Amino acid sequence: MAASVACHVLGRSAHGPSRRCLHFVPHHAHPLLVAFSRLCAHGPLCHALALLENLAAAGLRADPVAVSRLIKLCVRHGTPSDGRLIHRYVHGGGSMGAHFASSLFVSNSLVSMYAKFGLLDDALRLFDGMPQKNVVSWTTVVAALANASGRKEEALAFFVAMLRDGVAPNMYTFSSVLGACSTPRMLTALHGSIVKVGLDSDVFVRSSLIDVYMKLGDLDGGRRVFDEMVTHDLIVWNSVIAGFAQSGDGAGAIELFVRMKEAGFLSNQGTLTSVLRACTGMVTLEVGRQVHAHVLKYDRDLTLHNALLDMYCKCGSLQDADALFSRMPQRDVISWSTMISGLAQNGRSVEALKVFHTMKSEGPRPNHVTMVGVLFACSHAGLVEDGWCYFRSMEKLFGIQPEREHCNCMVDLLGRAGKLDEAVKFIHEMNFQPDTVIWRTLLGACRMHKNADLAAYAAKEILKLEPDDQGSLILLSNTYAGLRQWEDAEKSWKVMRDRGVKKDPGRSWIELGKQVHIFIAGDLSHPCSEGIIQELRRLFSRVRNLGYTPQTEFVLQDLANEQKEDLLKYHSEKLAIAFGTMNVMEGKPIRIMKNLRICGDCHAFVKLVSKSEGKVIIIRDPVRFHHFQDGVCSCNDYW
DNA sequence: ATAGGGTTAG
Repeated sequence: MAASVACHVLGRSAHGPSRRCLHFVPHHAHPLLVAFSRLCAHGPLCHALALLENLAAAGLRADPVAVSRLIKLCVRHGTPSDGRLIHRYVHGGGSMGAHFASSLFVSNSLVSMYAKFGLLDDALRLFDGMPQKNVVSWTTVVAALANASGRKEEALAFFVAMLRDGVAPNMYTFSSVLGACSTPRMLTALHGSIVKVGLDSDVFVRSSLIDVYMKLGDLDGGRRVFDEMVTHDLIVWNSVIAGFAQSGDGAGAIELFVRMKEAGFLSNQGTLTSVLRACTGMVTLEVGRQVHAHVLKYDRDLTLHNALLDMYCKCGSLQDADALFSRMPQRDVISWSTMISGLAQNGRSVEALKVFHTMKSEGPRPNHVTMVGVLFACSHAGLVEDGWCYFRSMEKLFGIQPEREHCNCMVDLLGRAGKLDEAVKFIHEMNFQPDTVIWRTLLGACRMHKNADLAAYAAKEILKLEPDDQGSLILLSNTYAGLRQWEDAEKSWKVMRDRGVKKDPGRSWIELGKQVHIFIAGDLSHPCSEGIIQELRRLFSRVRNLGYTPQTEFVLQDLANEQKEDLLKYHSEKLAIAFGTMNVMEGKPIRIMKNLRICGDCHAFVKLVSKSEGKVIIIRDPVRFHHFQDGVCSCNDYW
């Protein structure tokens, strides 16, 4: 009966001469074995499994290579139960079990299969019981642990155990273990060993090296490995572009993208996703739109579409984001979360919460990131009660335990709303040890509501944890300056100077054509500076007619009023706006990105410019957006 | 039989 299945598969007579149709099956093999090998290679899986049972019954030993293929077939089909079945057959005792138990091929395949199904404990149990292990066995386990979340330490431990066992790592091992590398020191050591054993020319090893250098923040290191390579392939290009995009160097990423195309490589989904992320970081909407044209080819790639969606949100173009979101063929939790925080960051909190309600009824189950977006929406719209409600119910409704991020949102929510005492109470009662992020949030709220005592307390807590933190010293002196307590403000500046901490200058940038123009506070070195100063003068006289007076409280130092006005006049966003009103086409919004949060004086100025010039102005700071139109800002003066 | 790249918050 089984023999006739075999003959059917082979398409020849049961007793005819066997041919060498499959190279790994000896030509004198039993027809059942030949048939089995063929089924393992081409499927269908269920026939191969049925035949495996017959082989066991007939006492025949299948080729380990064929069994490995069969295991791979299970992985492709996504059926771990079939994999377990095979495991039981080949290790289950009997003559066949005894035969396969000693086959490294089969055991390694099984370990790999369990790992691919995420059944790491099964994989490790099998691995531990193996009488012999080779590089492949070790590498499989190291790779599995390096890819699993939170098990990187174990991956490294296995790597060390492997070396102690006298097994030499190969390029597969190194590219796997690099994924578990978490400190620059460790990376230096690994890179050293790789060079020593001469594996540094392997593209896989190199792309892993690039990736780790970049992820650890060493852009130059990654770039160096990249530049030393003789041959690049698409994935190596993608690694280095992604590295730049992820570490915030959007311009570097796009520059590399251009070089990649010059080198004759065609981009794929991965490349485009990183390029979009670079556009997101730089707020280059026009470049992003061009990328959108290429995205159309990949209408089934959700990751890519999510990156596109985020780009539109972060470039402040909510119409595009909305349109894309409603047209997307599929939406996952990331798409919904992106849309919710995108709306919230653009000052459209009510719509953000509406999307969240739609998501609850017809979308995927919200996760912790979704809830950060929801709480963010509440805090930036002053919806204290709603915020409490979502915070208290998230565990019961969605099984999401409040994490640090959510607590931080709550402190922000209470602090912004002026409930500073409640915010402090919340910090002391939450389930986490307060960290600098939380204290900094409180400090920001103190600055907003001019509470110097509490600000000093928060700043002290931050400096306990991070003695050289410049941000909190600046915030603290800002708070004192806002209260005109110049002595105290000066004192915290002195602390900064003594510690050698320098304030990051304010920077704003704007995209014009294919160029990004950068403006630095007080710096008039832009080639168009003369024109910009003239334009600023014109804008100032226009907004003065609408009631603008310089709000010198936003200048930190204790100077004469005129000097303060001079400092305010050349804040980077004012320079960028003058450049924008001069150059941005009629009917198009002026989009500006900046590295620091916008000050109150600039905010008032821009509101009036939007009115006097009849222009939509969109400014993105590191946290949120301000859409200025007709004298009003989307944040309702609440940021 | 084992290995490399891409999306959401702060």
